[in-house]
Amino acid sequence: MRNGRITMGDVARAAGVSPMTVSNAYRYPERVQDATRRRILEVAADLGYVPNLAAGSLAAGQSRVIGGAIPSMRNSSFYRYILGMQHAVAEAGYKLVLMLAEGIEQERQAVQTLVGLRVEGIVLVGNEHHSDTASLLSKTATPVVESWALEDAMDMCVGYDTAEATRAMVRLHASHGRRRIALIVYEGAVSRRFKMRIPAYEQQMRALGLTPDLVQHVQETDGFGAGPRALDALLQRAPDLDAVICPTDIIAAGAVFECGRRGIDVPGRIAVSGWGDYEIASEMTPGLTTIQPNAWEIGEAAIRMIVQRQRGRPPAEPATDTGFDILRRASA
Amino acid sequence: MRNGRITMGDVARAAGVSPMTVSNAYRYPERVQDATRRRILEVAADLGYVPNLAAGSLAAGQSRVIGGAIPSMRNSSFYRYILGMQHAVAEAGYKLVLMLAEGIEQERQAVQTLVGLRVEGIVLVGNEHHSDTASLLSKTATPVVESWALEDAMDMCVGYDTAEATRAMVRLHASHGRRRIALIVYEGAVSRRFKMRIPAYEQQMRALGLTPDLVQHVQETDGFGAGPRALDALLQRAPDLDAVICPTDIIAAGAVFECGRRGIDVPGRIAVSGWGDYEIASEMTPGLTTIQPNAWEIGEAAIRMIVQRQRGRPPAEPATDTGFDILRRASA
DNA sequence: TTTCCGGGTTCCACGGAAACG
DNA sequence: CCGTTTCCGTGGAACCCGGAA
Repeated sequence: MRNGRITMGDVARAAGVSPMTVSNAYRYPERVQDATRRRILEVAADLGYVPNLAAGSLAAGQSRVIGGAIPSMRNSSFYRYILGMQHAVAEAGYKLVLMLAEGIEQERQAVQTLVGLRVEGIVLVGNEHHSDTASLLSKTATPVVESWALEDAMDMCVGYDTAEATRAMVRLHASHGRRRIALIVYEGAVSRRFKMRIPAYEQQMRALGLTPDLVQHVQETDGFGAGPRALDALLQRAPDLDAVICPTDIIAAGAVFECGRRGIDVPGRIAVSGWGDYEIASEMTPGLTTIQPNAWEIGEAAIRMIVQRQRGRPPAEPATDTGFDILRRASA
Repeated sequence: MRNGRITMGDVARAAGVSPMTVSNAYRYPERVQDATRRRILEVAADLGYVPNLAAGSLAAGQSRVIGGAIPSMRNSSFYRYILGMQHAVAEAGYKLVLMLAEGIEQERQAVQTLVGLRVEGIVLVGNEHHSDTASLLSKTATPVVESWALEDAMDMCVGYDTAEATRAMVRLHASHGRRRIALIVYEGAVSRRFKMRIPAYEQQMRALGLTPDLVQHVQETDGFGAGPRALDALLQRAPDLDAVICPTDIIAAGAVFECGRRGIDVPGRIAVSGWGDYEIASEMTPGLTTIQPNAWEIGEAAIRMIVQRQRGRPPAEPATDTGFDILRRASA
């Protein structure tokens, strides 16, 4: 008990058993008599003992921990995603530790730490990473799931087809007679995740005989404020604009609020659609028509893929498509 | 290199030095010649080696990791809080790992895991915890900061005076001639954090000669939807309601949207104030008057308190008040 | 129950090179 | 000029806590 830390040996001594019995009491409860086990746990609680996961993982070669590097925790869609992961780890008897990773450099550091912790698997978001990240993960043979993406996976991935979602949204607007349909995308650190929407937009617009000339970029860091700015830019480029496909519900909400200030009727003059089914989408007026991405399922599937891999199951599908829905509300 | 894992010894062999030199190259770069060190790191990168933090923390008795048990990641106020923590850990050369802890039972498990990981400090939210959590932390002598709270701390705490903020908001409404001022509070898992606003409301109302009879409870899990419900309940109780103090901007936004639907003028007939300065507060119309809690500073201070404790500094103040501001916008 | 082992760190001893008398 | 002191980079041994046989 030097340096004040309680060890398994201390617990063993206090409970009058051998250290091995204490270890068994935790890892293989059925190997230890009920009464003995209860006494051990009681003594441990008394002493404030918690098994040292570091020592355990070192000795056993497994940590029962899965790590996630999450780029942003600012919206409710990601929140549902994290809840899905949490559900799946609890079910499998694992623990989930999260690290904040804004941008590929922070992600690289987070992955480095998680690998250092010898987690049994890592969940990333998107498929845009630092080159070191990929090489480190492959060299250490750490199971990785790239979530919210279905292409170019280094290992496994789970998400939905954003190109198809883009096309579906274009078709929805067109089916309501809209012809001057704009697409807003983010630029900056997360650009790649959004850029693939552009060719899908162009292709679908052309297929419908429309001109795909209204692609507008906004900064990802701008939050709500980007909505008004993007709308302003689009209206200057195309006063006859009649539909806007936004990259998130946040942008869409900002755009709708701006329309309110300018006296532009939504959806009368301009239809606005969001993306992500954030909480605000159902609560504001008009309600936002949006893409609903099954965030919870993405999180759950990401964890399950790692757990299955660890259990030696046939690597299953390396890619899981969780699909999406279009939620129709008043804004489009 | 059995079981495919690269160890420090493997790197040492490949670089033609002893394992000790590799260890030094990572932990005390200045002890190793520049050329040697560069060669070692190069070989390590080549092999995909990352020092095993578990082994390191076991041997060194310190992990350079701080853990956070976060109850919710669904709003932008918490997001800024996490960014503040991230900033402070980076500055101090620590790592931050987060675990989701919705409610005191999940928090207990998260704390158990973090203690098992032998993190050097733990950040919690609020001062409402499972009794096991407190006893475990005190018995293991793990530094703890309870953030977003200034009272009843088990160890250290950082936050602002919510009672004073409540009183200030009551005074603001009253100074605009409002007399039928309502207070909405959450009930459920986080209730304690909000309940202390009630006596502050009552006290300030009485001091102003007003009747503090309009306290309304809502479920914390309801998100935006709780706003309309609470407003409805209040209007039934008091048709002459003229001001509402909401527990979050989300509730406030929901209430304002509901007023819009009902044709109630905000702030003409009813003034609405929020709490937390979420992104939506500045972007919606009317903009929300709200309490701005310095979320970033709370996160930063929480980490700094732990780091200072670890560095053996005089325990500084056990409580840090980060203050708050009232942001005046159009809604009140 | 005992013993050994996992991967790394602390502490200290060692040895070569530069600086000094 | 050579022997000695000092400095600094490097390596050896014991040990951290818990798991498996």
